[in-house]
Amino acid sequence: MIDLLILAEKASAAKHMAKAFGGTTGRMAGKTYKIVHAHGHLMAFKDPDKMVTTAAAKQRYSSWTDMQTMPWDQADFSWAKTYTKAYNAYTKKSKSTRADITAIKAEAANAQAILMATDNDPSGEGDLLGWEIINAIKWHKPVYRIRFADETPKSLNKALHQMVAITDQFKQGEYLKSDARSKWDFLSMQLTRISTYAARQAGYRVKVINQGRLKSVIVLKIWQQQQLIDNYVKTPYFEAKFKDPAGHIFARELKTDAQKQAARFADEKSGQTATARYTKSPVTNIKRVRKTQAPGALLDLAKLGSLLARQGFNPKEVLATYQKMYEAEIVSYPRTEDRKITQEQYNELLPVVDSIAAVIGVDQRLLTHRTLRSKHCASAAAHGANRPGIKVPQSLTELAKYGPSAQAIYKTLAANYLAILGEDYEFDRVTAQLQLYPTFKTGFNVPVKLNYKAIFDDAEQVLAKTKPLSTVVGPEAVPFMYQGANPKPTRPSADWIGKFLEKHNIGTGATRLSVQAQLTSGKNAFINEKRGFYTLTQPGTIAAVLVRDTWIGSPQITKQLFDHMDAVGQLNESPAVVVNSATKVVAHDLPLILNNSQALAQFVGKPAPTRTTKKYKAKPKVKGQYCDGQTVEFNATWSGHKFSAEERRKLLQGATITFEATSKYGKTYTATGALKQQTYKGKQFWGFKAAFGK
DNA sequence: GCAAGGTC
Repeated sequence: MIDLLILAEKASAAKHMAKAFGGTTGRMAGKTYKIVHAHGHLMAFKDPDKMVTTAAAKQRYSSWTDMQTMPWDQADFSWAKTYTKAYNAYTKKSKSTRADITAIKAEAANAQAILMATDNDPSGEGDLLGWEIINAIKWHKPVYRIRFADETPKSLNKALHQMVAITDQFKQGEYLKSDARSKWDFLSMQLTRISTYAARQAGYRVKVINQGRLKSVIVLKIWQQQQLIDNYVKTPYFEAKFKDPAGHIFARELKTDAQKQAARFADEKSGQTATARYTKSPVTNIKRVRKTQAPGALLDLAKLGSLLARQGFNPKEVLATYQKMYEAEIVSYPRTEDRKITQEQYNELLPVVDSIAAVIGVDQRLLTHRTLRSKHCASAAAHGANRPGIKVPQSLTELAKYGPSAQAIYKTLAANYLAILGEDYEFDRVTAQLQLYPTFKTGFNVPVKLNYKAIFDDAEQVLAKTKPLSTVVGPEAVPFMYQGANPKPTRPSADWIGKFLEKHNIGTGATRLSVQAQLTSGKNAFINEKRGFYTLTQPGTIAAVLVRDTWIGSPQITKQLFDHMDAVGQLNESPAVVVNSATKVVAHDLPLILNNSQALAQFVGKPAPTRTTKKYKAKPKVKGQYCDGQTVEFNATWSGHKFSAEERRKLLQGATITFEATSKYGKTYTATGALKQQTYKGKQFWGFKAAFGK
C-alpha cells in the first residue's frame, strides 16, 4: 500500500515530477508515492442518443432532419461519459483509452489517496479531466490537489507543500466551470445538424456543415471580410502636403471624419486649388529624442504558425513537426496558453542560451541582458511561452528529420527567445514642423543601436523595401498635391484570424491553431490556405452564409460564456444557468439558419442539379395487406421481373411463387421465393426474397 | 456525420 497515487496530465509532466521527487515511486515529505499519468482527457460524453433511455428519446436525439426535435432538453441527458479513441501518430492507429483507465484503476487499488496533479489551466480543464478519471475508476477515497506554477523541480516541490483536500467535486469551482463549458459546447452540436439540414433543404449536396463558437466565428469573419473586399470601391482623394529636399512628408494629422472632409478633395481640380494656396515654408522646431524599446512578447503556437505560414508552411504540418520536436525535448510544450515565462523557467534555460545562439547563428555578444524583464515574467506559467528546450541540437541540419518546417520552427522560436536576452532597441525620434503652417508635421525614427532587433525583429514584415531617407530634415519644404485613396480591406490570413480570436479571447492557444488546421484540411475543408492567406471553399461559404446574424457566429457568445463560467468558478452562479444558455442560442439561431438558407443561391450559386442515376431513382411500389393483417409496401419489380396482379395477390397471401428473372448481366434464370420482412443497412423493409439454391 | 477542450 502506498500513501499517494500522483495523477499527472501527460507523460512529460510525469517525467518532470519523477525528476523533482526523486523517481516514479518513492518517499517524499514522509509519504510513499507513485506517479501515473493520463494523456489529456481519457473520457468524453457519449453520443446524444446514448445519453437517454426511452426509445422515443433515442429517436429524437439521433435525428439530423427533424427540426421539431430541437432545441434539445438537457434535462433528458444523463451526461454519461465513455472511453475515447486516442490517435497515435506513429502507429497511425486509434486505440481506446479503456486500457489507460484500467491501468490507473489497478494502481489506485494500492493507494490510500489520489493526488490530482493535472495542469492548472485557467479554464479548469485539468480539474475536469482529473475528475473524469477519478469518477471512471469509481474512486471514493480521499482526493488531494496540487497546483504548480511550472514544471521545474523547485516549483513542483513547492506545490507539494501546498496540497489541499478536494474530496467533493461538486463544490469545486474549477471543475464546475469546465464541466459547464463542456456541456455548453456539446449542446452546440445541434447547430451543425441544423446547418447541414438547411443546406440540403436548399438543394446543396453537402457533407456536414460544421458550426461551433470557434468554427462559425472564423468562417463568418472570413466571409464578411471577403464581402468587404469584393464590394471595395477605390475612392481617390487629393490633399495638400509638403515635402523637403530629402523627401520627408509634412502633413496635417487628420483624426476625425470632419477633419478629413475639410482637407481631402474628391476631384483633382479642387485638390490643386487647395494646394496652390500654400507656399514654400522653412522647417522649424526640429527635435531629436533618444528612445528605447524592449523586446516584444514571446510566441505562442498560433503566432508561430502565422509567422511560418509566410514562409509557406501550413498549420497542420507545423503542429505535427513541433510535436515531434517537443517529444525530443528540443522545444518546449506546444499547447501552452502562456506568452510569458516564470523566473524558474528563465533560470533553467540560461546556461544553454549561448549554445542556442551558436546553432542559429546569432552573435553571442548580443546576449548581455541576463535578467528577466517584468514584461516577460509571470508568477505562474504552467508550461511557459513556446521557446527552445534545454536540449540543444548540434546543428540546424540535424533537425530536418522532424519535418519540413523543423529548421524554420527552431530558428524562429530560438531567435524570438534570445531577443529577450538582448538590450533594448535604441532609436532617435525625429520630429519637425513648418514655420508658416505649424499644423503640418513630420516624424520618423532613426535606428541608433539595433540590439535585440539584430536577433529577432518583430516588426520585420512592416518594413518597406524602399531605401531609407536621409535623416537630415529641411531646411525648407514645398507644397505638393498628394493623391491617396481609402484603404483596401486586408486579405484574410492566418495571422489576421489569430489576432481576431485572441482579441475576443475565443479558443485557447492550442485550439486556435488546431481548429484552423482542421478547417483548412480534408475533403470537406471550409478554407483554402495559400501562404497564410485564406479564401472560403464552397462548403465554407455555405457555413458562413447560414450563420449570418446568428449568435453562434458572434464573438460575443464566447465572451458571455466565459463571463458566466467565471461566476460558476466563484460559486456565484449555478452551472445549469450556463448550460441553459446554449439551449437559448440554439432556439434563437435555428429559425435564422433555416431562413439564411434562402440566401445561399445568391452567394454560392445555384446548387448542382440532383443526379438521376439508377441508384437514386425511386422504384415503383406495390401496397397491400399481408396475410397477418398489417399493411406492407414492396417493390413492384424484382430482378427485371414485374409482378403480375396474380403474383402480387399470392405474395400478400404469404405464398411462394416462381417466375423468370433477368440478372443484371442480361441472363435469364428461374427464381423461387416469397414476400419477407428484411433488413438492409439497419433499416427494415418488405420485399421479395428468393430462396436460392432450389 | 455533430463542439471544444485536452492529449499524442
